[in-house]
Amino acid sequence: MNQSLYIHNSLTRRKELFEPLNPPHVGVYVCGPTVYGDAHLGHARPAITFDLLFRYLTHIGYKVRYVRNITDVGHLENDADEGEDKIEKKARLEQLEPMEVVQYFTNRYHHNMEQLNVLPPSIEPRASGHIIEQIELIKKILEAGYAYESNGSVYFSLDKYAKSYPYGELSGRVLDEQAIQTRNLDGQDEKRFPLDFALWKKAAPEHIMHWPSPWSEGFPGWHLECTAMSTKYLGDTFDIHGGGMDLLFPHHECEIAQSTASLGHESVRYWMHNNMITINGQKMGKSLGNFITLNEFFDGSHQLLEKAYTPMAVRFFILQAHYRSTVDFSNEALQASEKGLQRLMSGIHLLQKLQPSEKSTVNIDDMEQKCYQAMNDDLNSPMVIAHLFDGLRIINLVNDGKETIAEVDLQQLKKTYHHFVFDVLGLKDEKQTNKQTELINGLMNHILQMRMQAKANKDFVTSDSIRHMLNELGIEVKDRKDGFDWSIQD
RNA sequence: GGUUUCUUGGCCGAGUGGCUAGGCAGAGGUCUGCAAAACCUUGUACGGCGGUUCGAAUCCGCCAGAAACCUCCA
Repeated sequence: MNQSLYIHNSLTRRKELFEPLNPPHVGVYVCGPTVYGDAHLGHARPAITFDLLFRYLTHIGYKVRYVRNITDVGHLENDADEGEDKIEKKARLEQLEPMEVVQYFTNRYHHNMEQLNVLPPSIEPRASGHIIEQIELIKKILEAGYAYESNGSVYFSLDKYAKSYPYGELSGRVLDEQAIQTRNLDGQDEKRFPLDFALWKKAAPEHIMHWPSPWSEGFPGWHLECTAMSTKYLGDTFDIHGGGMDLLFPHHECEIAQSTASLGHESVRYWMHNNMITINGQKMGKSLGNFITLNEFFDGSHQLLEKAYTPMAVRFFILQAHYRSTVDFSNEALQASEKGLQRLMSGIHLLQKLQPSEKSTVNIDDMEQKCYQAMNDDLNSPMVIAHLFDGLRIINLVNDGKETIAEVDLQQLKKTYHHFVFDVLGLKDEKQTNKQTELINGLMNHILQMRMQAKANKDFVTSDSIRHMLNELGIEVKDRKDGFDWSIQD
């Protein structure tokens, strides 16, 4: 709070002090999913990364407008300008309306996000709902002279653009001089220059999704939607644009070109990119066929999974790595996260029961500070988690009576855990408390009190038979020095 | 081939020019009628070879290996 947030800007490749354009307002745009299939573990990464950003910015007092789009048109299968639209293909295969496909997978995506405790964005625009804005944007680029019409389609003129503005800064790519000067020998091609990308495509007769435009009945290019929608909702210049690293090129490079060509300046002040999730060292991706959907994680149905993993275990697993590192999936790593999370949560339960003393023998003053420092250092969630585990030791030592904590420190400790575990990291306690569980808790309390009584009377036959009976029901009983714990076995 | 990046202890995974990351597993201990759990303690690692430096795992160079992007993919 009293320090400044630094974030890594992909454009400059260094950490920069984050200074919003119009404080306390912050505008964030993140590339969302193309909804033609279930979300997999890879989709969880940007969702959680930018959820962390959203939560943290909000926590430190900014008013954040978080825009995350749904791509429901224009994302073609092949290179930027060829092949079938992904949504259409799915619709054709399933004999559904394209919008049925979109709605179905959007609903499922939302459900997965809710399970992962990913907050909904402030605005979730769809590409198909912004055709007019995209057409207007194309007009502007045409007026500026950086696009041309060809047989009903409109292409971005990259060679011309590259002569006026630097191109390739984000991805570190340089347009090859020779490639620019070489005429494309293929006369059939509508493009003047091979790297030109489509802004508008004339629809083939069998194409289902198409809209009228000044150039043809057709549909917008994929890169266009993000430029049109981000500037519509966040302004011609806005603070943060995020997405997966695989979108750096060409998608985000094209976005920069589009907004610069139409406005004369770049729109985005800070670019942030999350790294990939790998499986056996290789990117988890649809084209590689090695992805595991979130639903499969949650029910354990994928053959690579040894068991089901809860949404919070998946979230914690992702947060235990820094967002710009690759993270390799394995059952071992996930189970380690699962156990660590359980320990963290039981520590937090314990924290609520701690009794304050006259004075503290523990120093927790700097723990809160360290957590903020870690977050301020480019959202270093693994470091925050490490500090939270350090704090667990304090909690346990106080609980064991080996250390004491004063009321004021106890309150601060509780506040710190609440802020970072629940508000910022967005973890939640998966043991739900509803009427049913309250009832069970009450019953268990009575039963185990009776068992305690039996134990106190050295009536171990009774106490063991109660424990045995509960075990039969799948309830594990753990004796403690001054009481008991119990848990329902999975 | 080009662009970008990575290589840390049994596994995962932070970080830094000199001071213990953390988690999981393992080991020892405490507690305990038994059991289980829990808790406490414990690890001195940084791909190889050079260089800069009083000092580098951290900076530079070379080598080896890996990945992502260069076609759609978060």
